[in-house]
Amino acid sequence: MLQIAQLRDNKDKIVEALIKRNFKEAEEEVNRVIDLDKERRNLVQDLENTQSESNNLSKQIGMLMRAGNKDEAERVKSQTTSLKEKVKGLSEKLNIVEVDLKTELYKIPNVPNDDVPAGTTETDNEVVHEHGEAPELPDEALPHWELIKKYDIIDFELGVKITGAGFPIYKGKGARLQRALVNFFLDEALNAGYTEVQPPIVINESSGYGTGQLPDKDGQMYHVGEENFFLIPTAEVPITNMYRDVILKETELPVKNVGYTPCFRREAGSWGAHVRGLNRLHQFDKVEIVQIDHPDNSYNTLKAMCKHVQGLLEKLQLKYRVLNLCGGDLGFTSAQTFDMEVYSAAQEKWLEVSSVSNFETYQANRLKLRFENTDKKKRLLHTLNGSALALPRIIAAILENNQTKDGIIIPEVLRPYTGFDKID
RNA sequence: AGAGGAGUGGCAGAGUGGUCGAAUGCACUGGUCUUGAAAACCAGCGUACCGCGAGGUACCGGGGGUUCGAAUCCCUCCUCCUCUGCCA
Repeated sequence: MLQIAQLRDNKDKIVEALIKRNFKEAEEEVNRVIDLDKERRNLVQDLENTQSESNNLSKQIGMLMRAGNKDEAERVKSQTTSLKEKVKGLSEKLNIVEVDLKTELYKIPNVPNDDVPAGTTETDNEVVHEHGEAPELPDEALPHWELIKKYDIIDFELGVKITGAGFPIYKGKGARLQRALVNFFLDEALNAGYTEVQPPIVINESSGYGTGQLPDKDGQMYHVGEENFFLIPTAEVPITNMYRDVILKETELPVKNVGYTPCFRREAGSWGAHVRGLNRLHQFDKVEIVQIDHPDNSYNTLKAMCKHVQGLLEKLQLKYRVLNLCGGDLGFTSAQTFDMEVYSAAQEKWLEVSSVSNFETYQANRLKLRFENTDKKKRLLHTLNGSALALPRIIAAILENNQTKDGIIIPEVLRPYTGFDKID
């Protein structure tokens, strides 16, 4: 959620930046917010003046009662009725305006950073870095959805029986490979100074609003009707919400947390041939890194988080590239996002395995996440997060890129974690 | 899940219809005293919103209600504690 004061002060600049991310109604939407805010402030003034008047009369009544002057008290009482009605009317109006204002404000996405390239679709994303060589595959190289059957390590059909499409069952070395990767990713994050947390994987409504999944993405989350909970689409939600309504000391920055959780996404409407096998699932595992940092330092942090993710890919010896997402491809709440894509030799395409973003104050404003500097001034913090990493596509890439006639070779760094060096 | 009790400022804890944004203690900040520290003493010490400002308004777990007036009364939800039941 953008700050209204910002919208008031830098309207033109913000509108211009929003257009870069293809938000066509930027100007009218911003104007609507500014108008509603003005209306709101007028109502607040009016209401508070009336309340003040009414409070004064009530105090008088109290004093008259104590003095035993009942008749005079009754007389003053009669004056309050009209004020009471006025207060009621004004606060009802104010309520409506405040709800409208919030609704409109929720419709405005975050303002992209200056370095975000213009563009409308993923083809406009800017490749900022590329690393590694594509592997040479044997002649009968298979895509991962064939390999998992061949070696019986991930079973989609069985998952259908238990739950439905997109909920695979990992078996034997498949399960162990996944567990090994999770542990490897967590250990790498610990070495980089992150604190490990295990958050709940169901969240309440307030948390959904806090990080911006609600109200615009509620169709993408699984809903637990009985309790009005949601299954998390990413660990970002519970981990960032730990800091909802929190005021940190400047000396506590940066806050660095890492968590491994399953993630659940309904992916309504995005099923199809291009998302075969492990490329898109309803439930998948992910290790997520989350940082909260000083506004002056958050872009250094963003860079460092990207470097961390790149380091993981390099250790796994996967060919990858880094994209600076263009305005049109940027997530709703993000100010700048770098995507890491791994090259899948068998599918001959790039698979997104990580998305590292700086949300600046957009989430912090909803979360009321602030810090207090030495002169006791409170300011909103910047929040950042990134996958480090999402498991299924990494597994897909490892299976495909490391396949040989004699089986799938496990990357060296993983062998202490898997306890085996080959899937055959 | 059932029965009972409780939720007040950073913490502890008073307050059961008006002068309560809220006693008191601790903690914290500044000052006096001291070579320095401690102690003692004095002063300050919540958040948000509106306003150029003076100032105003709201907030005593959340929401709603009664009343001229609510921390205080009523309804509802949440959380915690005790007992009973159930269960990884």
